[in-house]
Amino acid sequence: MEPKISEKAWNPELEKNILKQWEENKIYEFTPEENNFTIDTPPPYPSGRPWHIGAAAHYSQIDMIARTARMAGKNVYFPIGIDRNGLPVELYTEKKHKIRMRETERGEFLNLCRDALDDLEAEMILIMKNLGISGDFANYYRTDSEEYRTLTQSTFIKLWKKGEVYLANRPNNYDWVSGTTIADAEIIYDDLQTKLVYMKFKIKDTDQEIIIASTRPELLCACKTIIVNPEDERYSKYIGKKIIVPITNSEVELRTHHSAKEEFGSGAVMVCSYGDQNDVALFRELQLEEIVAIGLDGRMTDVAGEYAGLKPKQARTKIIEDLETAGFVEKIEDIVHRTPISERSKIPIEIIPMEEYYLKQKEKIGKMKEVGKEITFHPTMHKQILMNWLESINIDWPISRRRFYGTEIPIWYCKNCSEPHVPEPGKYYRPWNEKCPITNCTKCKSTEFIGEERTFDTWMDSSVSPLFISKFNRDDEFFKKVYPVSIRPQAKDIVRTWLYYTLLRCDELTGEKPWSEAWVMGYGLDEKGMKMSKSKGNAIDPLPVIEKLGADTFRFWSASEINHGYDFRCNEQKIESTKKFLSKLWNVSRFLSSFPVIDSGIPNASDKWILSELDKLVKECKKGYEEYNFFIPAIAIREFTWNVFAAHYIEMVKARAYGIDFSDEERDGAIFTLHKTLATILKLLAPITPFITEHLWKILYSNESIHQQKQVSVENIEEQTDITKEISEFNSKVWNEKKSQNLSLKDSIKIEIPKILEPFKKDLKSMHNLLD
RNA sequence: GGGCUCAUAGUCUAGCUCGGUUAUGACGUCGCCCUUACACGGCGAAGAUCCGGUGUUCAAAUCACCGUGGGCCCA
Repeated sequence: MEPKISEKAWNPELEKNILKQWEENKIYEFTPEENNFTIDTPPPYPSGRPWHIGAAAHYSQIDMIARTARMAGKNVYFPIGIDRNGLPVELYTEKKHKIRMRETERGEFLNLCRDALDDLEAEMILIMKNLGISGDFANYYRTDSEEYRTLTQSTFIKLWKKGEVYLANRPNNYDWVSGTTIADAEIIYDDLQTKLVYMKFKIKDTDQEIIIASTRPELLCACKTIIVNPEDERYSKYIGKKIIVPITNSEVELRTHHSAKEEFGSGAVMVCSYGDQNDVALFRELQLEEIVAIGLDGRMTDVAGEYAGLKPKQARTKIIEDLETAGFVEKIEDIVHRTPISERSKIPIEIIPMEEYYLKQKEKIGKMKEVGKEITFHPTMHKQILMNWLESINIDWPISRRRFYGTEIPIWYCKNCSEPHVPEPGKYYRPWNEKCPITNCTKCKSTEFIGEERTFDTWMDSSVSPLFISKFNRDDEFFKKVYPVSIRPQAKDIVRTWLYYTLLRCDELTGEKPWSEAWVMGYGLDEKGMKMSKSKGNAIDPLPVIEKLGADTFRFWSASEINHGYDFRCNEQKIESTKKFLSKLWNVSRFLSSFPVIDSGIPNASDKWILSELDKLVKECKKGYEEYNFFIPAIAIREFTWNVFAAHYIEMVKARAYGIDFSDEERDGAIFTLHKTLATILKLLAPITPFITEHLWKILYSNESIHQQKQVSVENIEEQTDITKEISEFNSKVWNEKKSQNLSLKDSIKIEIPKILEPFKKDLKSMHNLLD
């Protein structure tokens, strides 16, 4: 019989057509029932080109979760979203159009951001579709849509009314030239010439003094403590002593802290609010009371005494003179100092405390630990990231950002008495651009309001994704059926943010945990194990790889190379070599396609043996799929298909399947077993490589999609592992013997068959052309 | 700088919980081979002081301690 498959290798071009069929037949459509399996898909962020190849691997695996669940008979809801709020697109837009956010009209800037996002998003959607992601693309959502932002704002309003939000001071990076706070990502560093002043500080009630070197003597008025390294023996006798700060004459304590470096300056460091980021950390850690020495106008405040009103640089010059006059200076060194600079105005930034909104979280940590305990993590070890984070949270969550492209904080302030007014939930508000929805201030009856200009931290948006996809506040019936959702897949680097904030917010809003399972994946690194980045030039663009090799090759690589939960290396050559397995599968199928599919047959010893091995494979795959660990089935299927089924079994039964020197009954036993085995392999592999399995399945077995089949179940056949070993050893022995005698594989040879293989004698004889 | 986490041939990986064979298997490399499913194939070979050190033990890849390196997050 002619094989139904004629091509000699799997052609990835076929994927396009299969994709079209899936789309036309809508085989992944979802309507809510009682027993739903909902995936809280991470909405990827379009931050630039190319998309990270690790992310493509990540989404491939999330799709495997969906397909596994579908074949397990679950009603799968697999939403697709795009995260579009936040800083990266603002920076991307500024660079692309060579403009500055704050010098551009806000509405116009937002439009430019939106266009940039649309472009980047289109490419990501294309990649996701081409990867065979079986999600709901027709209804994909955006976190910057009116609907989504309405949800973010409504949930904020709810929390505001419950008293969960408060205002507090927080140190910000401040660019006083452009008059704005700036994000860490907008800070560049430059080596600037500056003076390192060695100052004499008196130790209280003694005549001794210690030397402290600083580049910021003008901040003496904001000095709250002196630190030295705990190992530094020079100062051990002064620990806990009071030190008199020159000029201001205030008293501070000398303490130890590991961040003080013995070799820098004198080894003793003055800690001021705020000279640098380390000061910020120390003020928080040591719970020091901050002093605001520099104002929003970039000038010294009243606490600076006679230096008030001067710019820090002027104040520095003056205070150095005064210190010298008063004899407080030991020496002055000219040094080059790595200074944080605003990317936009190129001046050194100042760190200034400013009022920001905070969402309470400290008092919820205990509750979050309880919720965390109830959630099953895949793999288990990554629960530790959450638990460790919960242990180390020591401040509430600052949720406001002085940025443009984000969900607006829905507050209007009374122009007269500054009373904040929060509108009713259920609508999307843009306070910077809209009139206050109320007409009179509830406190002073004034009619004029100022809209809040700030936006939310993006995690305020993303942390309600389970609520958005389950139509919280929008469709109660749908919500009831879908929430809590089933599983949250995500990467391990955002456990502390996305995963944690989702737990916090969903618990606050619904009193229920958002999902029962969390699936945490590792991080994609380059082939040397280094982080990929555009600047290092080691980033791999996934799109050409997928276009060249096909989605299934990429997906099988992802499954077989990435041990679940661990970081993984991306290597193009290795991805390419994965394609060989698909070719093997293709050719096994091509061979089988020359035999009719028959419903039953009487298996002989060889058939029973391979069926027992097959059952063992099913068992192992089931174990992997239950944990959504695709590494296990991928490796097991490849091993079985290539090294057991194709290498030994097919060779053993080839002649029997052709019916040469065998009875019809013996022949049918082989054909039946061959097809049963292949059909099982295809189903087991379907979640991992959906295209090739679909193609082969339809040619060989059914008009109905393989993705609408139920996964095969374990039959609990007794294992014959020892037989497998004997067979492969015997076959090796024959092949080696023929090789050493310079015989062709089809030549006859006389070799004794071991006793244990007696039941397989006829098949082995025909396979090797053995003489009696 | 701090916390967490990982470490087995060039690469991925089994074994480690509960110490005891010659340390699994695959990719890649090299050699030979067209054998009617497949040269994107078959057969075979080489390749690992199990990151380093110290300890416990008759015995350590496996247990303990101290380092080193990578990654992630925070600063």
